Amino acid sequence: MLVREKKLTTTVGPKTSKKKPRPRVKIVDLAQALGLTKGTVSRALNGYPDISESTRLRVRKAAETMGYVPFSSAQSIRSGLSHALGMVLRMDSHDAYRLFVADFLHGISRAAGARGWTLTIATAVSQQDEDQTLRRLAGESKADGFILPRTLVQDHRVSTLRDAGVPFILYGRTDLDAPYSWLDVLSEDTTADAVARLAALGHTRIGFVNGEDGYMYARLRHQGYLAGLASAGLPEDAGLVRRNCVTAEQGAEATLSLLTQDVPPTAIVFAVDGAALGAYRAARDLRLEMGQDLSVIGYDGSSDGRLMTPPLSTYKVDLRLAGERLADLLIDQIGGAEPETLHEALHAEFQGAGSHGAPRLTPDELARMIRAQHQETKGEIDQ
Amino acid sequence: MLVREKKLTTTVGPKTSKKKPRPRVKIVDLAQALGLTKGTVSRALNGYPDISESTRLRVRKAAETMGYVPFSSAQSIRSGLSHALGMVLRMDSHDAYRLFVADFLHGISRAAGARGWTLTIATAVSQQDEDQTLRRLAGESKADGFILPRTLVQDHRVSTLRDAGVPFILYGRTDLDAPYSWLDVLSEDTTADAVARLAALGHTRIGFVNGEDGYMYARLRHQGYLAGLASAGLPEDAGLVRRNCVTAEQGAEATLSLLTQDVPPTAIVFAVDGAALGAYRAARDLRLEMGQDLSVIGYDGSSDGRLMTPPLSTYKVDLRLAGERLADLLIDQIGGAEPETLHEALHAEFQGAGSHGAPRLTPDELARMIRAQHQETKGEIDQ
DNA sequence: CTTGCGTCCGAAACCGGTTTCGGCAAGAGA
DNA sequence: TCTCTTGCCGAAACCGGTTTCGGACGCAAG
Repeated sequence: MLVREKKLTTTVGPKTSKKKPRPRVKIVDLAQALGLTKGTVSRALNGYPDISESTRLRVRKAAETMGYVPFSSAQSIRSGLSHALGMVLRMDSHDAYRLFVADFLHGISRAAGARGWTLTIATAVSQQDEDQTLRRLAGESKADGFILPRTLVQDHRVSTLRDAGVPFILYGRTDLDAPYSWLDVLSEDTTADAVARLAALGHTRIGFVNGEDGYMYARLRHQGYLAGLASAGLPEDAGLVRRNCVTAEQGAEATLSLLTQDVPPTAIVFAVDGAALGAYRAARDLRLEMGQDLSVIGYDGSSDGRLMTPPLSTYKVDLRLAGERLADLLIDQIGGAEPETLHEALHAEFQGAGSHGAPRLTPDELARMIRAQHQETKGEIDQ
Repeated sequence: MLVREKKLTTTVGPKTSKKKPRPRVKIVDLAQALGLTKGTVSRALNGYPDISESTRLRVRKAAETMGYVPFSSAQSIRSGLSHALGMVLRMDSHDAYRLFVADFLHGISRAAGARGWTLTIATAVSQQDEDQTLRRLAGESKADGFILPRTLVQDHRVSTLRDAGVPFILYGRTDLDAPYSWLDVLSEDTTADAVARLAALGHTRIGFVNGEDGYMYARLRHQGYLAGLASAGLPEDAGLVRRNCVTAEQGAEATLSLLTQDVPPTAIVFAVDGAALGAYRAARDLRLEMGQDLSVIGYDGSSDGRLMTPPLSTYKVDLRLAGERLADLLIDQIGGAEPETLHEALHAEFQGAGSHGAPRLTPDELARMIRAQHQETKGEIDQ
């Protein structure tokens, strides 16, 4: 963007005499110091077989002492690779990232760094913004591939990147015929397991509070819930299911709505820990003792659950491991591995705590207790 | 790292016939299509004055329709700039980043993106790790400058980058004679303001629970606390100060320790919201009503404080704005601006809530109340 | 009809690496 | 002793851009 000044000034002295630009040592400097050509030095450094072991050593040592580090942009120009992974974080949607981001980033960063890659991140506040950002980063080759978190059933990012011919890997699965690479926690198994645990404790009416529609995980966890009911021999009941709950407020509302039915559930499985935290407030409002009168199991391993009394029973996901594997798989894919071979499943680990247990009351008894309480406070329960 | 195969195979056919590599349109393609040379096209695109307006328009339009995007690595090779900002996140130390990271990253990313820059992040788990990572990123020119969050009084990163001649900007201040660029929230003013507010409400014994020693903010907030006492005409009392509290557990312990003194404070100022949350637990244990028997004011605007009952009075920092300004200032600095001119102060905004108010009891009355409670439960208070 | 001066663009060097090609010299085989 | 390898390295092209240099052309002044 610099503009030539009508070429009337014969350039005076050295271009810029700013700070201490500390001129980086280049490959020619190294070559000159060694009495070799830069081509030879390059081959020596990159392990070509047509370089004698002795000179290879000489070059390596000189590079070390002179502090030579290849300029990655210059390398990129031939390989076409920037050796950077990309990720766009959505800042609209609920506060998922506050907890999500740190460990996950850590995993990606470690794995990428170990292989000489970096992580470029950007943020977006809408779907359009997100697509634009992806396109920009991909178009300018700021990143050679992308990690796509929080997958939707129909995920626009997939077609965007597929059309652009840019490698990507999903954290989560999506609804797509064509092969694609992904890594996911099998949360449908987790949800089914939660139902099984509760059923084994004697619960017969088990509710389910799901996350946001549109996300693939919501569909899968719902399937898991149904599968869990089926294998426990319990009937399905649409009245026991609530959707679109991710915040504590939404979770509290859903819990109240479930519990103030004629025959309320004695246990509730939550798809998202953030919503499960709301169950505590609802239980308090209804004068129910958590873990006794009402059992709750969450999912996500959010650290907040441990601070509650009683602590939240949940399933913990190793986000750092997930990040590491995602980075590794994506780099493999950029290196030429077939996307169809690159999927991997992780499992969440159950962390039993005090928020669930054997039912102290039958659903009917629970209903009576709640109705009594309800009368007393002239409750202002919505829906 | 590819190894030549003893040069006996005469290369067969096109190199790689992998996927659909979608050959990127280069500047020569554009030039050829226009009947110009690539030099001319480059100058036209970059606003050189020796290009006629008509051809400049032709080139722009053709670039648009053909989807030409300059390959940033190729540009970097001349300018020496990668147009990336860097930041290393420390994953050890307490969970500060879980809340810290999202908005902050958002601000940086937006500001950088608006100027065509990207953000490269990495993580580290120790000081040594952090220095190595900084050096690696700087050495390979993966980033042209760095944002350094969580500044220490004596910050090793400063000397590391200064020695390497790499631009950087601190989020926070540090103890350094030489000029450097920084952006900070004047939290000493904030802390003084908190003391003033409490004093104005009638509190005469005001405690202070500080964050971790070594961080610059801890020193500054302590100074602010003392300044606040001074202008309120209250005496200093070392017994009213606790240090190294950032978690809820540490905050609870410090609160207990402050309150079980002979003449306890009726109000406590916390340097970190995370620790302030612990005051709720301590108050509950001592059967004190928060905001009435005990006043608490925090700092940081952590969203968790709003969920407490009563909500935590605190000061909110606009992390997104901080991130934006940091990115802007750093890019300016990389562009040649003098670091000494690049500092900027932000202010935290008071968010009054229910956790503080006029004192209901005098310190002596409070002490009696606590002692009574203490007897009753045969308390197990540490320190 | 020169000369002079802008305007506008082509040609070529350049940035810092990587990769191909070919040649020299030493050692092996005949 | 004369080839034929083979090992090892220099020379040069190349990657996709940016920037410098100078020349062709048009137009106005002398």
